[in-house]
Amino acid sequence: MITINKGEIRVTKDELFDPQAIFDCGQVFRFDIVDKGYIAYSGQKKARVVDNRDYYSIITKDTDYFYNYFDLGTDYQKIIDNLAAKPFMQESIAYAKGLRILRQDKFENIISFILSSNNNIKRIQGIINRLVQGIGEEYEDYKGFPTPSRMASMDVDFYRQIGAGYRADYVYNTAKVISGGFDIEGLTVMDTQSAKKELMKLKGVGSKVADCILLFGYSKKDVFPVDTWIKKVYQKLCNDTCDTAGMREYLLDLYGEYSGYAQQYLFYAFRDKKV
DNA sequence: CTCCAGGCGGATC
DNA sequence: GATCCGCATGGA
Repeated sequence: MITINKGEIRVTKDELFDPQAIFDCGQVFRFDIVDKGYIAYSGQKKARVVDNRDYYSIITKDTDYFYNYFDLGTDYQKIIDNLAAKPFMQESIAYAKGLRILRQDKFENIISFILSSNNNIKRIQGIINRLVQGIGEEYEDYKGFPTPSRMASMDVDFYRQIGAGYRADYVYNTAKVISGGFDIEGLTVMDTQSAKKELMKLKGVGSKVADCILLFGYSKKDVFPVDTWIKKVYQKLCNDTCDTAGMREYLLDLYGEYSGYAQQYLFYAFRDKKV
């Protein structure tokens, strides 16, 4: 059962909701692991997830925002039932059960996944942490993700200094374009392929990064981000390899309307070598 | 030392 | 259109 009170969302433990899977699966880079739970940061907002005996508490001023953020309106049992008979799903879901696809802040998600390319999760988290600590807006006891205009106001050297490497130019340029009027909210109403085409106009956003942004920032499920781990999935499945676009089309067709969820179950399980 | 990590942009054909 | 290559950085 999921209930919203003032300042708290309660999720009973018979629900498909596992903070460990949600935060550890690689979809999000900005959270803290604390005693008895996690702290989630999204855009300018914050929530604390506390593990109680019979239920989880999501403690926040912004209950409506985080109800949506944690995708609490979606029936994950239905998704699991739909995917259960498909390749690698038994093992992957067994490992990733309770995983939910977050509905993340769009700008933060775009910058985060530009930084993710040809990079590893630990380093990505470090870069984002230095970005936020460096120029994020300060609140009572935390900092928010920097706004597009704030990011655009920095020198590109700042992004090199926080460790972005050759991606420094990409995030700088993207921040300038978005703060200059590129309407990332407007993409919400577009179909997936049109939105993808628009996102790929941003420097540093290629096909894979666009798919991640569409999945985690725009809640599009008819995508299949193909990264180094999903290539292993394909290889194991087909005992073969092909170009990235070919893999994506094949896997999209195979996993169907819930491809986005399937991809994340697979990514998490394969990355942690549970399949 | 080399290889790898939630790949991409640009050059070349 | 497809292929190839260089790329910052740090850990294994």
